[in-house]
Amino acid sequence: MNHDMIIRITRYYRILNRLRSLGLEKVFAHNLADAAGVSAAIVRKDFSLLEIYGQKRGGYDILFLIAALGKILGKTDEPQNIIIVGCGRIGRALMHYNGFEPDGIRIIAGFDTDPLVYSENVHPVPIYPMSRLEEVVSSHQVDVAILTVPESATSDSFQRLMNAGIKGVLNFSPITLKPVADAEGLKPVIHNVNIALELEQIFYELQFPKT
Amino acid sequence: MNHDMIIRITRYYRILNRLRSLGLEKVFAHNLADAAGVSAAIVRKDFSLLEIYGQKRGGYDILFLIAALGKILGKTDEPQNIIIVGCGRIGRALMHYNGFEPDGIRIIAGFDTDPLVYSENVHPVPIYPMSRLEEVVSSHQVDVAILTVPESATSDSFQRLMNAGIKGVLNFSPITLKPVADAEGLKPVIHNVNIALELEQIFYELQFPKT
DNA sequence: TCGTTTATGTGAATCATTATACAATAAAAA
DNA sequence: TTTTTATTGTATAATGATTCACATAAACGA
Ligand SMILES: NC(=O)c1ccc[n+]([C@@H]2O[C@H](COP(=O)([O-])OP(=O)(O)OC[C@H]3O[C@@H](n4cnc5c(N)ncnc54)[C@H](O)[C@@H]3O)[C@@H](O)[C@H]2O)c1
Ligand SMILES: NC(=O)c1ccc[n+]([C@@H]2O[C@H](COP(=O)([O-])OP(=O)(O)OC[C@H]3O[C@@H](n4cnc5c(N)ncnc54)[C@H](O)[C@@H]3O)[C@@H](O)[C@H]2O)c1
Repeated sequence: MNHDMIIRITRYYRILNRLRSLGLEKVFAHNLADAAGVSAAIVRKDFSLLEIYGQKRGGYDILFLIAALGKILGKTDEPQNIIIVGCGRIGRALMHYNGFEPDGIRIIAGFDTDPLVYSENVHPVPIYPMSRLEEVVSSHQVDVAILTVPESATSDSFQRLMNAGIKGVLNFSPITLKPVADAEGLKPVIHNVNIALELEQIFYELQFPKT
Repeated sequence: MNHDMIIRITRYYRILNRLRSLGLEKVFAHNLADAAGVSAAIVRKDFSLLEIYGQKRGGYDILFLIAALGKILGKTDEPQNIIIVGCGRIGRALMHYNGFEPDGIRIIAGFDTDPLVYSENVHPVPIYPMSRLEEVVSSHQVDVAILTVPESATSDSFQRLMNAGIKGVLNFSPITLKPVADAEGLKPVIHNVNIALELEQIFYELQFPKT
């Protein structure tokens, strides 16, 4: 399964949950396609490759699809624990965001180097000094961290996360982090969110519209 | 030029600016490739397609490349004005971010429906009530808006932006906005940033590593 | 009951992207 | 000066993704 396909699958999964909550039971390939912004052919192809089958003329059963896709996406009943490293403006906005819970993602702690930040007690989750990183990561079985430290601290913090046993990072700094294989040849999974880059792409596309 | 290529070009552009500020004058395809996380062949292919040429065995002239790519990316001396609609936690974090200026992007105003938010006077840029949207957009020639309103307000706010003449939107809500052609057949450029989706993809990739 | 309609499932065709391979060329070394 | 080396530029091959097209099956309607 390729990267684009994973994105589509996660999209389908969300859309299906929405459709279910609206009380629907069946969905056609072209409905899903419209909602996900892809072609109906590719929806059918995706499901075909995943060996998920519908009923001829009847479409696909939503509950069945949700179960099948959930399994593929590794959805469990237990939420996934994550941490936030760098509790500045962006980090704290993420901490207060309540849109992760429905997706089974739970922020269990923040980390910061600034005592003014980590000694405050008014956060939705505790903020610890960086010295407690390893302890919290291992005791709560945290695999994934959101990295929202200043640009200058990005590489060091990333290294620190790797050493603490973190396996996946969502990086908000404009420094593009790249996965480097560890001693056992395992590469961390890194996604870089670069907001300025997104804006630049929009400007580009406005200036040179396709067709 | 396709979408992936635009992303690469914006990457090259940033990297080149960094290299220049380090005092370098020449760069080889494989240096850029390493920094951008792509293969050297694709760097050469990209430049070849863009009709940007280097010196055999001498690599590419950094200043020349920056000029050429800047032109392609529509870089001007004037910064691009943008606005932020929905000045909550995320919106305000973006307002305070000073990493846009170096990229020629300037946030000129925020908009919100909540009088408690727009009457405060402590922001880096003014926050106006939504009623002043059209006026500010047209008087400052704003083409692009960042949309950071709650999920429930997303579609309405988006429509409002379209009516006000906004042509590009960076949307942070989990509702995926889709471009719909206007009366003249022009489609807005929309980029959706979905943080929960990014996290889900990381979990997926951790569970099913490639190769 | 028997055509008609509607949607799935998938092999083949098309299209797009990336990698390979190497000739061309300029710099450096001998 | 000649040879070696390093790097570009691109033609071609390989790979991968998407769309097309249609056989297939189920539901519907007459
Ligand atoms: N704010 C935005 O809108 C925005 C937009 C795009 C990118 N970013 C990027 O996101 C990152 C965070 O931005 P921000 O605006 O929240 O910055 P911020 O300065 O508000 O917050 C950074 C936080 O990290 C902490 N910190 C510093 N060094 C640390 C270290 N070594 N380990 C742990 N914590 C450390 C600081 O104490 C601070 O609390 C930056 O890299 C920035 O470039 C931010
Ligand atoms: N905070 C996060 O970490 C995070 C993460 C992912 C996605 N998001 C999404 O980003 C968006 C903003 O999140 P947030 O945490 O900043 O929310 P928030 O509630 O802090 O801020 C929303 C702001 O929008 C204003 N608003 C409401 N309706 C409006 C309207 N019709 N027009 C203009 N302004 C309006 C509110 O007054 C408020 O100031 C949401 O859609 C959220 O789902 C946020």
